[in-house]
Amino acid sequence: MNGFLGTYSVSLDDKGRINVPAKFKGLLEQDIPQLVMCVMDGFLIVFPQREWGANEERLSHLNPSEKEDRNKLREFYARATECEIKSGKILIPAAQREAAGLKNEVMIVGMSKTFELWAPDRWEKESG
Amino acid sequence: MNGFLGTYSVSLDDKGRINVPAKFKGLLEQDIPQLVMCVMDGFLIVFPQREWGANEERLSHLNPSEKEDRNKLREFYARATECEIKSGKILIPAAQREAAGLKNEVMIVGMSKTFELWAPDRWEKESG
DNA sequence: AGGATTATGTCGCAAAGTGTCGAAAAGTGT
DNA sequence: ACACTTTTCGACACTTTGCGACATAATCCT
Repeated sequence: MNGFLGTYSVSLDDKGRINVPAKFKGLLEQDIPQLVMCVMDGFLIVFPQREWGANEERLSHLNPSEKEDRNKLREFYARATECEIKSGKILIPAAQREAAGLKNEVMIVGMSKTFELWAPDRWEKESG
Repeated sequence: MNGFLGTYSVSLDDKGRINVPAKFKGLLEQDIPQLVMCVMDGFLIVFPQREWGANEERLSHLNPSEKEDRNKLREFYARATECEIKSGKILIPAAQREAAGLKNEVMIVGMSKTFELWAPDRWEKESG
């Protein structure tokens, strides 16, 4: 497997869940069902448990008494949420849906080790 | 074998698959059946597994927490898709067919380590 | 506790992906 | 040119996946 690749359009069900594309399932289920979902600049990043660990490692070099670094840390931790894959679906909490402007349709965008969730209109703008 | 050479015209079947030219099969089947197909500027580029690895290597120095770099990474990962040769055929997912404007006929263009897929009219313009 | 809101599981249909086979077409050797 | 082999192609049946809908379960609030 080559990590999370590709762009998928999936629908949010009436309860705010998405179906994980089959190609991602393989990657996730070998792993642990836990995920960390993190609000970025208008979209969401999803870290499989393992990658979140690696990310924390990276963040651990930042110095919490430096204002710059502190902001960066806050960016990650403050708006992150733990999720799980259940019955092949991920529930996106209301706050995160809100933050990313997700309505009925969600673009799932592979980024190798992680993947992102975008509202279609924002994705459109981003990807040209 | 000397890598992927030559230009072939093949047809898309009713489900969007192409038959891999016999001359390419040797090269691919010795190898691993996995491929990565990536949308470029109006056409598709197909990386055998091994070559994709080399490409990732090239991307690995980018820092996913830098916005600039992140965009660059996204350009590759988001537009890529994992495929396989199955029964001598490659399924080109609907999104990729769309992106490359593929209809009934596809030009397969050898590029040594990789090969490309073009809609005939676009290829005409490019090579003409 | 009761009712509302949020979360989770399951099922069936429609759409997308896959395997196979035989006929047509292209390529090969004599 | 002819027979023979290989490759390509279309068709069909089958399998898997995505998605909406509904039912059930958990949680929160007053």
